[in-house]
Amino acid sequence: MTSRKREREALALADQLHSAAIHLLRHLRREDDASALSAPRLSALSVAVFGGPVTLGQLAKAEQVKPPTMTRIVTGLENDGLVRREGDKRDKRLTRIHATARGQKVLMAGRARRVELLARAVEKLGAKELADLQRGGQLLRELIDSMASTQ
Amino acid sequence: MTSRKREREALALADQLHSAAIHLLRHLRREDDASALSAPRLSALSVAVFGGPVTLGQLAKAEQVKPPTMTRIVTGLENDGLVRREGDKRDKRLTRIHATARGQKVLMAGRARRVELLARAVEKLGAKELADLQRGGQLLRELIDSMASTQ
DNA sequence: TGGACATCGTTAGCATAGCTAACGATCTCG
DNA sequence: CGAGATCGTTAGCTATGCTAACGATGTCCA
Repeated sequence: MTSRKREREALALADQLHSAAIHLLRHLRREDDASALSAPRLSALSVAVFGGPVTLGQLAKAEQVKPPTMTRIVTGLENDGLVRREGDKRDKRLTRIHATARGQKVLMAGRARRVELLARAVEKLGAKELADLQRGGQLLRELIDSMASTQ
Repeated sequence: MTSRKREREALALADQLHSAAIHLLRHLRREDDASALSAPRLSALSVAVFGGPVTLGQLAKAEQVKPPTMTRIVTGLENDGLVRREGDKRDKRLTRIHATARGQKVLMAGRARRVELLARAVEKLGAKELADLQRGGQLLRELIDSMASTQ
């Protein structure tokens, strides 16, 4: 019955979310000029810090990126002293990525700085709006996960 | 009183939205391998189509990008026959960007293809969830706009 | 009116991030 | 032991972002 309308709504919403994501990241990129920690590096470092020692392939998969791309991201992080490469004892093909102490510190600081502008905007919201946005964020996360598993 | 908690919540939410935006865009990028219309081009083309003839500088500002970057994006679109550069009669420093008929067609097709995966995931949501997500999207848009004006 | 300053878009040059193709090293399994 | 699979890297391409510098054009004031 209203499936056409439903389809239109879904497309419009998808479009809006897409556009919002683009503009959000463009804004936040500016915010860490000083930090020298780009979005992909921040995201990968986050996995290394919270996900424990992890292989490069796992990291690439987690970040939805091909191995050569992750090789370079990890090399960048390594040159900055934020992670360490270590060979696996058992399987010598594997490279395990460890976060250094400095990596952990920088992650926290960088994350905060990067999202600071957004966080300040969020703080201005009313309680109801905050709750609504939290709900939306949760739904968005689930949506993205469902896309990932479909793929 | 609960300002500390409030601050923590805002930071966590900002972080979640940041992460969601990164992963969403990484997913959608895959979806238009065939289209050869990247996110920045799609977004700029959209402004040209819906915003009428627009100068390069306006386009750069709208897309939160520096003029040299927009010069190249427009050059790419022009080489694909999607937009046309035209000099302004009055002020010869200005370059007006016009979308071509082909540009309009490709925009619609590209947008749909790019967000198709997301739209299909959205279609599976229940009515309540859809409404919540729409509300979240609206709030997110307002948040981003408020960040833009602050900057 | 003429010259100083401002504005616009481009070019040049650099860094990052994404990809595919190809390779060497290593592991696994028949 | 040898064939094939898996892992990470290298090489090389494209696109996007930036700053610095420049030429062309407008504007404004002395």
